[in-house]
Amino acid sequence: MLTIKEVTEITEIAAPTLRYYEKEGLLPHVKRNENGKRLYDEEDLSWIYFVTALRATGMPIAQIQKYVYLYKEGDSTISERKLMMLYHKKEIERSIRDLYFNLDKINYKLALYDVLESQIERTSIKI
Amino acid sequence: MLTIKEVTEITEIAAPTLRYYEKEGLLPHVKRNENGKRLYDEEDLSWIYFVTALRATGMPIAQIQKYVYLYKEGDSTISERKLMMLYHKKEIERSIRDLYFNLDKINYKLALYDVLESQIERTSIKI
DNA sequence: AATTCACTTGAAGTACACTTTAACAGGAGG
DNA sequence: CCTCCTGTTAAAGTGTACTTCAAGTGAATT
Repeated sequence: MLTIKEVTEITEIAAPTLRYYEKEGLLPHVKRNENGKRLYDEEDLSWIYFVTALRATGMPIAQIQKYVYLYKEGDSTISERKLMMLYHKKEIERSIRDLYFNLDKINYKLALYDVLESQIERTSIKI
Repeated sequence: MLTIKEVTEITEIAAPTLRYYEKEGLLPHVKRNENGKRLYDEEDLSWIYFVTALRATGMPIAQIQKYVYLYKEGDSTISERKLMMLYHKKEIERSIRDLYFNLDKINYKLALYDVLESQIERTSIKI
């Protein structure tokens, strides 16, 4: 069992953020010791990594909340949870497509700068 | 020359957002008519689309501000602006890599759900 | 002339996800 | 015993990017 400090060192997530996630119901079953201090096990670490992956891909806190709520409901919600993940997967794929689309525009801009610089170079030689 | 309303219809960007971008210095040379109302030309539209692409790829307002400031300085800042775009291109590529990395985790989760569902199916048949 | 409409401004408000603060508690080391 | 360290809580604060509001202007329609 790990203390919150050990978890911050392993996951590089700030302690207030871990407490915030727990308070918002994003981390089910985090235990406490006899003094009320948090103790994390391997399963808690898995949850932290999973929540981090969802956040990093833009899932809002409220949606993760809903997912964890369904998880706590048990096996009867498996298909709904799977649907949530399928939907989120499509969102991520859309984000990736959008990024590629806009990356094209940046590359176009960079190509223009190449042209501009070579023009300036030629002009300089003439002078 | 287009009014702000026409630009909102063409770009689907809200008028307050266009005013906000202009106030923050993200849109150089937006003209006004004799009554002080905004008039946008093709070049303004290009800027709007460019700013939108930068925002959509996560560039902060402050950095776009700096870019536009350099643009206004003239040709002497071309290499610095090009560097900004090169750096941003790398950021976008990193974002795309991160999204793929986390998409893998979501796909792994989905694979687990497939296993779970087929298990439940087999159990149901047995009952 | 009065209303309506599209615009203007500065300032305040909102949403989201943390982050910081204040006040306190319990155990360890000097 | 005192201080330090690590933890606890609720509440307030922060940063970013808008978004909404209040008050006003000027042109056009009824």
